[in-house]
Amino acid sequence: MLDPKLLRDSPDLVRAAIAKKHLDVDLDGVLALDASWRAQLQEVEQLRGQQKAANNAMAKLPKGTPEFVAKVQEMKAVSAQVKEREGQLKETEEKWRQAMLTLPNLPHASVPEGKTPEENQVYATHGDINAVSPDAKPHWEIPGFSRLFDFERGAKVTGAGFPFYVGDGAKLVRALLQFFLDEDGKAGYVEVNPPVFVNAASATATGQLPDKEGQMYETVPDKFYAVPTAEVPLTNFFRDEILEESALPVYRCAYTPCFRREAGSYGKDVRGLNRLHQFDKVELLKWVHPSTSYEELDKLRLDAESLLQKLGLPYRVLLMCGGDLGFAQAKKYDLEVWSAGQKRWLEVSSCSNFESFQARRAQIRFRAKDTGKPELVHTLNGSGLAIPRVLAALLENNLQSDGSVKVPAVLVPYFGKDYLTFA
RNA sequence: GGAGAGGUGACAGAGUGGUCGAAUGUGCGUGAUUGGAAAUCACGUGUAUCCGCAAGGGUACCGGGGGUUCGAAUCCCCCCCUCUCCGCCA
Repeated sequence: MLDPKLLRDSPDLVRAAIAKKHLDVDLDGVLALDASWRAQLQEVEQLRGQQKAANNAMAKLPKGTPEFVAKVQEMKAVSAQVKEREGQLKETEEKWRQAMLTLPNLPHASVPEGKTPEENQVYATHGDINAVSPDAKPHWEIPGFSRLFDFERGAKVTGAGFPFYVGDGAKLVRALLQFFLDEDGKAGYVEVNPPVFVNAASATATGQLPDKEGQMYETVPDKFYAVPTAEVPLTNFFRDEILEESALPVYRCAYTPCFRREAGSYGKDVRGLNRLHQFDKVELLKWVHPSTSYEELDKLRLDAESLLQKLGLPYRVLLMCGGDLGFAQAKKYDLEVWSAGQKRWLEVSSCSNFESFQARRAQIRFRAKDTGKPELVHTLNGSGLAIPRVLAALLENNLQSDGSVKVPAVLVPYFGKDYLTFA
């Protein structure tokens, strides 16, 4: 959510932001609602003031005196009026709130112009994509793949997109998770093991609701949502809290399985490990002082990048253009790993600065030392990293001529041997 | 799941229809006292929102929502959470 004051004082800034993100939002409608909400609020407050003054006077009168009775009669009318106007105000306020939720976050000045994913800027490329085997094949075509990554039985037991990981497959997942968590820990992120179901208030605070309601799995009869990313429970950890300024920045990381319905995304790009309904991911999260958030974004991205570097995987960094930025983000980098068999880039991390956008919805603040007043923190998050696509790249890029897969040196202590075999 | 108790400011804890945004204590801040400290004393110490250039003023908030009433922290209804006991169980 945006600062309502910003909207009032500089509607043109918001208008420009909407244009840069290529969104279609009725800004004038929001402004009109804002004006009428404020007018109604003043009216109601004036009436309530009247009521309050009368109450104070009546408290001093002996009950049952003619004066008292007259006053009661008089205030009945005001009371009825308050009730009516209050009802209207509430209605307007709800409309206003809903309208405010349709306003996107402002993109940072450094975000490039552009509408489509093709216009994202290639910010950096690491590693040589030609150095990996030209004979590599898509991971699902590797002989024996389905023994370690059993989609068929997963589909039987649950549904499409819920594979079993078996033997060396399961072991490699565990090795990656533990490696990521250990590395993130060394980088200063405190490990958290959060709930994997959240309530509606949490999903709203991070922006999954109302926009992406159909993308989450819901439970019955308790209305919980299976987390689509650890970002949701993690960000909400400090919801409605005021932190000490000296506590900032806070770095946290968490592994959770992630659940996504991916409604409407069937078609290409969904083969093998590319897109699943349940997958494992380690998420990095930061709560920082507003003055440092862009510096922190760069550090966050580098933390995620270093994981790919240590695994020896070629990757590139994209700086997202305005049109591909996302509703809540002010600036975002995507990390894409090279998948030698599919000959394409796969997104494995998305590092974003939300500035105060999430913090305002979630009411996460800190007490500023100089003024003693609460201010909104800035929140950032990024994957560090999503497992299945890293796995896909590893299987494809490190495939040996004998059909085994060479395990990166950093993973050997976790995996226990140098090669993964499909036998 | 059943029975009971309870949710008040940073914390503890009063308050059972009106003068209560809320006693008191602790904590915290500023000052006095001291060579310095402790102790003591004085004053101050919530959040949000609206109006206003500002000074300042208004309104709301006692777990959440609804209701009764001229008036609700206080009464009624629903929900959430915590604690104790019982049951069940990894």
